[in-house]
Amino acid sequence: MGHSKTLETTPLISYETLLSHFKQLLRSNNLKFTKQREVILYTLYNHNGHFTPEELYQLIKQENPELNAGIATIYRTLSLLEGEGMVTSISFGTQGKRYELGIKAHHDHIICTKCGKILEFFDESIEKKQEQIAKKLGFKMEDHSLKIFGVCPECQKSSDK
Amino acid sequence: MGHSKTLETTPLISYETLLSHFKQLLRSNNLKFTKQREVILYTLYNHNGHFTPEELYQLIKQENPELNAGIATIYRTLSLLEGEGMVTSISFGTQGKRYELGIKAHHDHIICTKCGKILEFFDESIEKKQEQIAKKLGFKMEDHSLKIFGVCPECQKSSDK
DNA sequence: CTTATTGCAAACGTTTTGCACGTTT
DNA sequence: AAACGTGCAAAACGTTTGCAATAAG
Repeated sequence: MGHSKTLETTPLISYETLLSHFKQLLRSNNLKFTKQREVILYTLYNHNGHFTPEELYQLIKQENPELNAGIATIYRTLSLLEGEGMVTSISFGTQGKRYELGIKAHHDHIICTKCGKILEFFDESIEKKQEQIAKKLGFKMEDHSLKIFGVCPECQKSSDK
Repeated sequence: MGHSKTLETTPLISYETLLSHFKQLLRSNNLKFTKQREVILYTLYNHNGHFTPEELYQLIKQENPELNAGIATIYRTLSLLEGEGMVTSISFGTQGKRYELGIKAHHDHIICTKCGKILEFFDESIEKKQEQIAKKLGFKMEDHSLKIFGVCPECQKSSDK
């Protein structure tokens, strides 16, 4: 039976746990633990939301001016994190991808076409259905992405006047 | 109760009907009916599939060498058609959007992450669920997009060896 | 001391734009 | 004739890459 529920601020594992998981990952791939990588992870942990690399870059520049992290590093680290499954991305038309920490439970997105707000939800029955469909078509399912577009309550109100 | 079915080559309305619909749209917006616009519509009608602007550009160049249609026009026309709801787009990470004629019944996509193949499917119960979710969150739903990613049967085979 | 990572700037591929010219109405 | 559309080339955008200098193991 499918219940669908809304996820507001999704509870996370502790930062320590997350960090040591990251370190472990790096170690087992002969990669190095750098200040930049830590700050990127930390920033994603600390700010709930879906960020473009550029936004993340600005945020980090603002909060860690002394670090002087380049945007190339943001891109490289996001790819790394995504490749390791620690971060997930969601892509809108031409304007690039947005990233969020992937340690939450899997969920889908509903996006306001007026203000860009993103809410998250999860629906068991949709998840199940998707797996059935993939199987029926002979696909080995790896991932999926469901986005609903519409106008959020606030924007509906503000367009009344 | 939701049946989910696969759509192979989806039946279309006649080209005449489509064309006159397009002309009407243009007229009512004080836009002009040009050879380029017709050829773009016609090419989308005639070839089933999901095209990047570049692919469409090449295809048109090949089939209508005398027209000398520029890629800027392809972009402009695809935006126009999408804005009017005659064409829909589907976007993958960084590699841009793919467009298809939007006169088919609504459907979703399953995409092979190895070869890029796109299949279409439709599932009633998922559609319904989405509407319920939007309503519950107070959104006025406008659109949605569901993509399943996985490895298609052919690619599963070829990676066996 | 070795190897990976960084910032920078240049390169890249895709999409958009300004403009003079051409076409549709 | 007026207004819109076109091709072209340049610009803009997001993203990736080569490289010499730097930091981690």
